[in-house]
Amino acid sequence: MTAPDNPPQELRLLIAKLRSIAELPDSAEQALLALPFRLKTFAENTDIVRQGDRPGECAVLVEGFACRYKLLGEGQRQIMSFHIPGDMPDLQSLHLPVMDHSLMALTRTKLAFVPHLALNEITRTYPEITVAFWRDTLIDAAVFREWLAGVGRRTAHQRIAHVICEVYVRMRAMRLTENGSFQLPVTQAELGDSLGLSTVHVNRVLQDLRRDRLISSKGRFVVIENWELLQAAGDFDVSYLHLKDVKAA
Amino acid sequence: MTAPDNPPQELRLLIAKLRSIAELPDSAEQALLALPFRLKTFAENTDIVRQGDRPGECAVLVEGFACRYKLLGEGQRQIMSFHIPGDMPDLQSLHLPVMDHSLMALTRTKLAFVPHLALNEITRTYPEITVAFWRDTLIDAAVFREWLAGVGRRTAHQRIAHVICEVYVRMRAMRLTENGSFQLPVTQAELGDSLGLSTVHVNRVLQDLRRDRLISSKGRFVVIENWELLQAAGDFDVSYLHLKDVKAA
DNA sequence: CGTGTTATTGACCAACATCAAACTTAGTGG
DNA sequence: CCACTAAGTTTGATGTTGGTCAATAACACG
Repeated sequence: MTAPDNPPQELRLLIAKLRSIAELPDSAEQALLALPFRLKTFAENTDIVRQGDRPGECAVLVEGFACRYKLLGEGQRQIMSFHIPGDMPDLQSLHLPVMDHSLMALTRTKLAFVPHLALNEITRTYPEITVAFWRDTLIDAAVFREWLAGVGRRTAHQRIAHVICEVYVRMRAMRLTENGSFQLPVTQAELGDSLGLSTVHVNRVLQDLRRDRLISSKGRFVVIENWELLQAAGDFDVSYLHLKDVKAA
Repeated sequence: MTAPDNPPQELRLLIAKLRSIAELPDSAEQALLALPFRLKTFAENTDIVRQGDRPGECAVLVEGFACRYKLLGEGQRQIMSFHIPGDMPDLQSLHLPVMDHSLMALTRTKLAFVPHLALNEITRTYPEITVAFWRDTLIDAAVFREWLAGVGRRTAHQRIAHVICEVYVRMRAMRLTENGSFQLPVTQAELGDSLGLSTVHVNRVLQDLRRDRLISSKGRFVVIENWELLQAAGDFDVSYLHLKDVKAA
């Protein structure tokens, strides 16, 4: 457990994230920085929390990429969300004790674990923080809704374009993009599992998107070549992300 | 705006609902019953709140069925959830001011609208109520996740069996079932829009389920003929509903 | 009883899945 | 620095679930 005398950089990320979705007075910021946490690193492709677990702390993603997923009856997998630095991917465990899905590292990943106790305490003292956290979980739900709409009603091309737009916008809000290019360390199999598609089909659609100059990609880097067209192709409308300042960057 | 001197039956439903998912001390119950609200009735197939709206109150469903849905680019519709009496289908508007989807009455519907002001006030005073509300929105998200998994990875048969199981269990928790039979006032087109299927296919799958004696249905009534098999057919596991007492009824 | 909505049926079709193999790339250890 | 390996990507051939279109039958309601 850290006694944060010198500035804990790790939690500044959390503050940046919360600031991107809610108002936070300075007093709340101080309280957040004083939160106890312990850092932990996970290798690529390892579970951080598992379906059925009853975690006693919430994770703040500090470095790397993660995803939440469910395993279904026939050994199939559905990825429910991708997570980037600043996210608290299992914040819901604060009031939903039993995990109904798993959280996994997509790359080597660093996380700061904050005890539920401390989080409950801070929400009791700072209503603004409660609202910010609550709002974060509500946006989570909004993203699930959007994905549901995509998987339910959009074509493979739309879904893939859409998810690229989403990750791009979220990364940009955290200043993790460089004029149109960003890391997307997700295999085509993982993309498929997130969109309800087969690897083969994901591959073919990605080729189309590259051929049509909507994106280009070298390895895990994606470059948005034509933002307008990509948004149109993905039927993408940012508003479901409920960002405070969409224009940022 | 009602001055609730005599017992407002309408809000007792809300209490029953919250009790099914969280602990509520008696003091909190009193406070909930004192909440101001105004009753409103909606005809079948009319919007209650629309995408883009900024509602100033949250609705408690008192009578009837409702659903949340999104309209997508090409005029397609994705239904995101079904709602039964006791639900607060737009509770998220308390902290997500702009609606990213619409709420619609599936049948003639009665709703109690509680001002955000009063809700914010009550959550400031009663932390247990905050937790109960928050938890309700978290369960909402859990249901979206489950639907996402279904639409992404389950077959048409599984999806349809699954959604029947879900509505059944939720209605049972609210004592709205009679040994295995309950109302499901949803057209096959609506079922399709909730599961990412065409009307025609929904129809054929329903016939299979009836032929195999998993369910039977007369009009808007569904009877569970074989609960074990239906659950198996739908790959259904209640835990994602996070009910306090699953065995109830 | 008529009229509009909902359910059902049949014929045909397309998007996407599956299977299997080959090719690339990124790491790893010698 | 290079061979070796495993993971990931790409390609081709073929199959199937579930979509579309269009017509008919059942209802529900005034």
